[in-house]
Amino acid sequence: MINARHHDVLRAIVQDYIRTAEPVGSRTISRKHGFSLSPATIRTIMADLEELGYVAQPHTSAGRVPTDKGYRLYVDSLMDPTPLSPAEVEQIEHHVGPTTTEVEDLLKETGKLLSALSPYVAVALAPRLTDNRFQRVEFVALARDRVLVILLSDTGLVHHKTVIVEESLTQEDLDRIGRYLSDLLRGHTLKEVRDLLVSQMAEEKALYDRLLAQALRLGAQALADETEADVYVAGAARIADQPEFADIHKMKSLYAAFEDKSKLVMLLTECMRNEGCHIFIGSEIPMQAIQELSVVASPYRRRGQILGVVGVMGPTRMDYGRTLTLVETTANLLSRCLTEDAA
Amino acid sequence: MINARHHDVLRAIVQDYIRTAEPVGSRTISRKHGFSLSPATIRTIMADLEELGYVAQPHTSAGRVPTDKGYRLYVDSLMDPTPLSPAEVEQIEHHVGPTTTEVEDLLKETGKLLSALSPYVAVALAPRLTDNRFQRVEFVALARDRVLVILLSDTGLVHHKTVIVEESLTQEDLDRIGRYLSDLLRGHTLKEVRDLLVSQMAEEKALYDRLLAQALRLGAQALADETEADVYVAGAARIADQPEFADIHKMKSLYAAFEDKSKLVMLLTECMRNEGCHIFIGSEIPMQAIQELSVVASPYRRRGQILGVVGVMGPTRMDYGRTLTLVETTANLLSRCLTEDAA
DNA sequence: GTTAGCACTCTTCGAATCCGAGTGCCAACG
DNA sequence: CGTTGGCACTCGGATTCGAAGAGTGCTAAC
Repeated sequence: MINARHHDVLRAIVQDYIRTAEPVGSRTISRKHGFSLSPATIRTIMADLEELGYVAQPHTSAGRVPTDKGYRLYVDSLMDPTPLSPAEVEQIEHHVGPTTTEVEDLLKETGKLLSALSPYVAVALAPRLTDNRFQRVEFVALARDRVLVILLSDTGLVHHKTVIVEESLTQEDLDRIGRYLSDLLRGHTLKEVRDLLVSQMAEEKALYDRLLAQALRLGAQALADETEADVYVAGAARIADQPEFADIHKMKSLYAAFEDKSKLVMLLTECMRNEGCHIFIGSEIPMQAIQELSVVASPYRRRGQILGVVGVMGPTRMDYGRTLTLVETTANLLSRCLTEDAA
Repeated sequence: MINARHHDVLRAIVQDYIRTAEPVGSRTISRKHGFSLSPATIRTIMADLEELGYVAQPHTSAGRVPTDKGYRLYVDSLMDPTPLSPAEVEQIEHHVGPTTTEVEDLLKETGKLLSALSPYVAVALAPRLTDNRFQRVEFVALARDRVLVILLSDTGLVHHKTVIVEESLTQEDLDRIGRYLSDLLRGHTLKEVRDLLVSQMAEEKALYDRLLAQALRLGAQALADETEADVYVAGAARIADQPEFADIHKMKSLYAAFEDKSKLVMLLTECMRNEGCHIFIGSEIPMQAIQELSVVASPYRRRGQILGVVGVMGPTRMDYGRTLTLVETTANLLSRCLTEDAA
């Protein structure tokens, strides 16, 4: 049904279209891509590809444009990853270095880098506290009724939150509470910790140990908020360079989508499932607003544990070969950087 | 030279242009704005205004458009602030409430609100740590060579940073160092603290107290980074609704400007100088990329002390009367919310 | 000082037109 | 049978042209 020549033609169409953003005609294929076939023959092949849903015509008298299905086949079987130039690799190594010990800063830097090295929009999903294992909690008395809670995870993440207490506690009380809770909860994921605290509180309702009660209440409060994961978007303006988004309304809806962080979190969380680069093409994206885009994203790790995701978003007409290596290289370097840092 | 009638006509031009985004002709003024003058008379007045630089013509046979100078006069002398509807006030009070104790979250929420209640882009400048007075520092041992430093300001801001140390310190050492530094530095601004630490270190170069040396070094490291103030931008996509930015290239450069946080920080920092709303109109903005915009921004305070700024950015053709009250109301409510919270 | 009239300018919009790119189909060829 | 050249056809994009409309400045009269 579909043979090697179909593959060759589809590859040529995709690559040409990625380069020019113009529908590809039979003559272009025949001439510029080293086929020893006449345009007429190419046309019959293209008609096959169209019938199978790999390419489409914007209008009757135009060339062919790959469909999402066409890109998918291309990405899965037809393309070869483009290696990065040594200069680019060096640039990545230079920017994604141990410049800072804060993951957030490192991610922002990585985002800027990705959007600088590609003409697309970079995204980075920050580590989610609730996925990590609890290591320690510290309390600091701020004011009469106010306590600063500092949560530390075993991967080195730090999260702080101010909570309000009814009765004032001395710093000594707080230190004791901190030690107690740290010992009680160490090693559990923060999700487990939350449940644990709630169940304990229910159990020991008529708790006679005032301090213990306070401890549980404090811990529960500190974890009460959703701790929605953060997403950083960098180079969003770059999307305006893509000819397919020259229309104001499309641009606007894309920007609006980039600002909808919670949806982006959901999308990128999908990419944390397993190792390696994930590619979503157009309608494959489970997010209405950006189904004209493709996403290439790869998880990053610290000591083997997946923390978050970095990647780029661009038009489906994306240079997948190059972007893939770019994102993978960056994610790996980021992982190395974070792991070394923690060593 | 310029009399009350000139003012009336300019006011009419500005208000009509703000509403319609179309150049305003003499007949429109004469008819719709209750002037008992014929278009011909209006024309002579408009010619005067043009000569004085308050209005301009896009092309010979078009109506008049206000210049930045015209808007300036309008804002300073001609407009009357539009009161908000009770429903809007209620909406503000509902959103800018004591939902959270973290300033960052509150600012993000405020930003969303401002961009929802106006067709413009909201900005919020977060409190800058270095402007605040030092209250306390806490150290937490993380790993062998790693210490978490937590800085508290007297206004209740919290900032944490991980620093790397050469020799491992016990938590007891760290507690002692923390108490020592807290006592030494309390009440100074963080800028002073930074200088103080450096000079102390230089002074006691051959310090025989190992712990004291460590203390100074730790403190200096924690303050080493620039602690660039954060800016939150909300509703950037809204700018696409403005007809003056229907052009892709303009949109792109605006979006790029919104991403350039450091420039925005500089701009908004200008607005922290003194109380009350600040209005920058077009070319008055000391920032090349967004000189087609206007900025309306107002500082917010905690217990009287100015912490940061909230505001909106929109086309120079902005509804200044309404925006002014909106931003001021929001900023005041934010101040009240922060101050109550700290009480 | 104000106004009506008028000639003039300049943009906007739609219709008509042309051009070129590309297709599908068909008949012929090796 | 696969391949190819030829050909009629389609359709979008650019260009041109003209009419319409909005608004101005000027001048003469009130």
